[in-house]
Amino acid sequence: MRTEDYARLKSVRLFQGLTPAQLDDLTANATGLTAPRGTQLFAQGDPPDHLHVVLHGMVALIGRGPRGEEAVIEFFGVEDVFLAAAVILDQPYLMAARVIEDSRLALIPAASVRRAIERENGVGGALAYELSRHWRMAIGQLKDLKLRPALPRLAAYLVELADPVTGVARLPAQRRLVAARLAMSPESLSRCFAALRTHGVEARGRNIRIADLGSLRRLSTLSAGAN
Amino acid sequence: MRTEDYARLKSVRLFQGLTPAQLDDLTANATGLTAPRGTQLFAQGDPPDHLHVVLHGMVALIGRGPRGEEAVIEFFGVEDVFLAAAVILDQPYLMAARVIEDSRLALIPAASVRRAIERENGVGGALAYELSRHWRMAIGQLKDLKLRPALPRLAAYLVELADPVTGVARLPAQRRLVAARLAMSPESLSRCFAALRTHGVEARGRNIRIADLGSLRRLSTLSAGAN
DNA sequence: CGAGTGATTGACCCTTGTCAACCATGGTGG
DNA sequence: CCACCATGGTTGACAAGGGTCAATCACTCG
Repeated sequence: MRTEDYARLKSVRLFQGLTPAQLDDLTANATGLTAPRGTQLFAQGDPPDHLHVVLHGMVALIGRGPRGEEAVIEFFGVEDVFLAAAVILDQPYLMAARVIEDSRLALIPAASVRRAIERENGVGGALAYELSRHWRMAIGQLKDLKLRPALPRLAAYLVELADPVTGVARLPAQRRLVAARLAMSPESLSRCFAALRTHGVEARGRNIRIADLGSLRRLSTLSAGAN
Repeated sequence: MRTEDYARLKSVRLFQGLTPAQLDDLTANATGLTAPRGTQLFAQGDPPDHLHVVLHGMVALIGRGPRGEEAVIEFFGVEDVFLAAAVILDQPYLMAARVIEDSRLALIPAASVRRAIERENGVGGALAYELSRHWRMAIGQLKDLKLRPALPRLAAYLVELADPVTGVARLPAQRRLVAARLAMSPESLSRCFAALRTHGVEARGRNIRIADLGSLRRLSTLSAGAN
């Protein structure tokens, strides 16, 4: 790990509440990893050796179906910690992690994490906070999948992503992967974007400009058949 | 709270690692609640006043869409703790809780939980474990939704539910709600059960008997169009 | 025995996926 | 400098999984 890596680590939310000594203890055996786009950090089913922290770049968590089909569960970017659950429980990863932009990561040995939970007061609580946020992330997505058809789902996603004042958003990955994250085919995503054009959504590549966030929000509450 | 309530609480997994003193501290201000089927414990958007523990009965967590449509996220039964995340973060519930069988619950004041995380060593860690399990629950469901069509989804659900040796399962709720949990219409669920009959799944009401778990597992890995 | 609740079945249609062809963009090398 | 190709995105035609609506059936409870 380099010194700038430590600087990044310090501003990770999970570590905010910890004392410098605790943070040092936790990261003493951490290693830095520079991974080019396309790297698979681990596969679904692997035992969790490390807790991963994104210092720079972007990672996609990908669930794999019984015959290899891929579903993007979520993207994680700078200062995100991912798959703490597998590390804490010491159980196989439920999904794979793929680097989708050249990235730099910190790998904290699983044993350090588990030891810290037991010995260091405060680490457990901090993890509980982080996991709470992640749980709510997953619940939000479950509700989206169960309650919203494709177009409202994209609309809601864009509203979340967009800067609330400028209405500018940037997709966290190429469209193919965003489509997988939203549980639709790339073709459907394309058609949804086309439909949004008439509602003031200008999309060029990964850059989106939303003219009227309110109208998009309204679209996101639409049910099927109510065009 | 009655004495038998305390007995139940002691065997809740979340509390296993705690010392008797810690458990007492946490549950000192807990109240017992007997709730008949149909009770709404709280609504989506409510601020979380209590951490809920199911002592007896069954509760469904229900996400509500913008126009009132309901999606069952999960069922929670005896000795389950639910929606710790909202309590920990002190943020509005993302879903409502409805009692679907006459139940008895323990309500632990949110303040007690948050205080215990900060003051009592071990509570944070215990919650981190519990939340890790819940996170994985949600991820499993996300993968199911994104990767499996309706029939394989039901098959996988039954495999999970069933006793691995006898092949007997019991649905945690009436079919209408199970359908919502599986993100399909009651009609579709019915048709899926009909399709499973030819594969040795005998379903009468909420009671299921699976002749060949292996063949069901195979069905659960099926993709669309491969009947 | 009716009334009410929940499950099933059938007919139909809509959303979305699939397959295929086409288009745009950018980097490479002749 | 431009033809060439690779990659990623778009568009169209079509099919199918699953939803909706409505009628029917089964069961329980007064």
